[in-house]
Amino acid sequence: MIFTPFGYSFMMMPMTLEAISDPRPYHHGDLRRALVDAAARILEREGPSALSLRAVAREAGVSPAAPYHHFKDKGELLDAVAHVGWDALGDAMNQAVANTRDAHELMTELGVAYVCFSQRHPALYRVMYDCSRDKDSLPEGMADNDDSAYCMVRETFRKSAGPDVTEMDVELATIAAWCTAHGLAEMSGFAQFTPLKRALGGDEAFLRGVLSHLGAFARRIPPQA
Amino acid sequence: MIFTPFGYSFMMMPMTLEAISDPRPYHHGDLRRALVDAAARILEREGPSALSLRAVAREAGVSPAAPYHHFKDKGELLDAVAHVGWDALGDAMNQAVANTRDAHELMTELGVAYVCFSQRHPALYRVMYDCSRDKDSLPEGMADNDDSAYCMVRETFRKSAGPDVTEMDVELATIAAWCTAHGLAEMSGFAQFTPLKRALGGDEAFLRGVLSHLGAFARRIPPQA
DNA sequence: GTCCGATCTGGACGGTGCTTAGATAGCAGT
DNA sequence: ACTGCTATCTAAGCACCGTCCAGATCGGAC
Repeated sequence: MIFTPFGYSFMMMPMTLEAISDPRPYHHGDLRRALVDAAARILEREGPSALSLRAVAREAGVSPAAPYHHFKDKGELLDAVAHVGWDALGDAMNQAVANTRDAHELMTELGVAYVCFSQRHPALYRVMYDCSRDKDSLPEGMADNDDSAYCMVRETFRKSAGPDVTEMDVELATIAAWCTAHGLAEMSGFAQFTPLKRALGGDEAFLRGVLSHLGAFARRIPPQA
Repeated sequence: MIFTPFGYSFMMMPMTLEAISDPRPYHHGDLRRALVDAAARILEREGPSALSLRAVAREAGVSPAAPYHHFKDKGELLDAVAHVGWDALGDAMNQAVANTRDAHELMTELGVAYVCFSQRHPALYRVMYDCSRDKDSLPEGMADNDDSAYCMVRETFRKSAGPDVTEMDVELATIAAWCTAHGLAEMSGFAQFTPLKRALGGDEAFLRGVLSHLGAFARRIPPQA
């Protein structure tokens, strides 16, 4: 009998977020990238609970076993998806910094960009943290890489701080701000949390207020007027 | 042939956390309660990823289908586990308030109790939020029940505030503090997040510093000296 | 043109949440 | 004490999941 090789569709779907990966075309074209894109698409369409490896393969038009030639297991695929997310978040935060003149506003704008990103891509945001939850490694954006999102916040903070601010002050203030932004991001995922919804609705005054005030945690940095 | 009814063990295991439920003994004794306890035990022993309905049934010594006579589905069992968790958290926070004299310290102590609870029961803490994540309902502790943990914080905050603090000030400060505590709780789950580990290690000075300062978010409340 | 290794498929294994049919145990009424 | 009735529980099975494996196919090197 004839082995019909491709009952699966090979359509390349449009990407919703930039996917980075070595473009190594082969039988499929670039299945690795196609899988990450498919995962991101499912994530945004149906949420994290629908993100099964088989569903991703289905979405990409390949057999359920195909992903295993590009990723060790499901976790590694999620890592790749998370990588895309952290890149996109980094871009958003960089843009926020680029548009800001006042040094004291930098931290605030970074936080606003962070929380807004989490609200634009809630499912992706969850994956970015969850995929590292059961491993001993940190999420990519929290590493001590010097180009991680966390370090970006810390360095921005350090630059905008007064001359007599200690290393410890900067570190602690960064942690406080990061955790607060993360908390706001997570909590704003609960649609029924009306007090927060009300506070975040309309402009970003509340968000700016909290974050700007947190910037003053390292005491020597005066809070914004 | 003979139907051998019970190849399962009926041992009652010791409880790790208080479980509340109507004691309605029947064939098993009180299977509903036994299931919640079994779930809590698995959670603490193997973490959230090991918490399958079948594993819970196994742990409780009953067949995989037995839980469905006490819970509509897995989500409802998780709700019951989360309920236990929120109760325990509420107790911890109440105790923190009881031990505190100074009105200005109340908020801080509540936050410390909150974060410490999340560190003592990290898996349970995750379930407390995750089991409401894909529903339109809020986690129990965040409801507007007047006896939820969130409302407890808000009311404590209101009482310790000056006379000219607006309703909005209280609400916003509560949100900020709650989200920060949650962020710290989640982030401290990453063992490799060394800056936070260092900050939280030893005493609770950092925790107190952040939370106390956040209390000043509503401007009219002076931060602690 | 032949071979090799990278890629992909079909099929299988054990696990999961959940449903259904049927067996068992306690309780109420007579 | 006998007869239901109902709550409780089991066994078996469904579709789905993550993962592995033997084998078919393809692209490129020789």
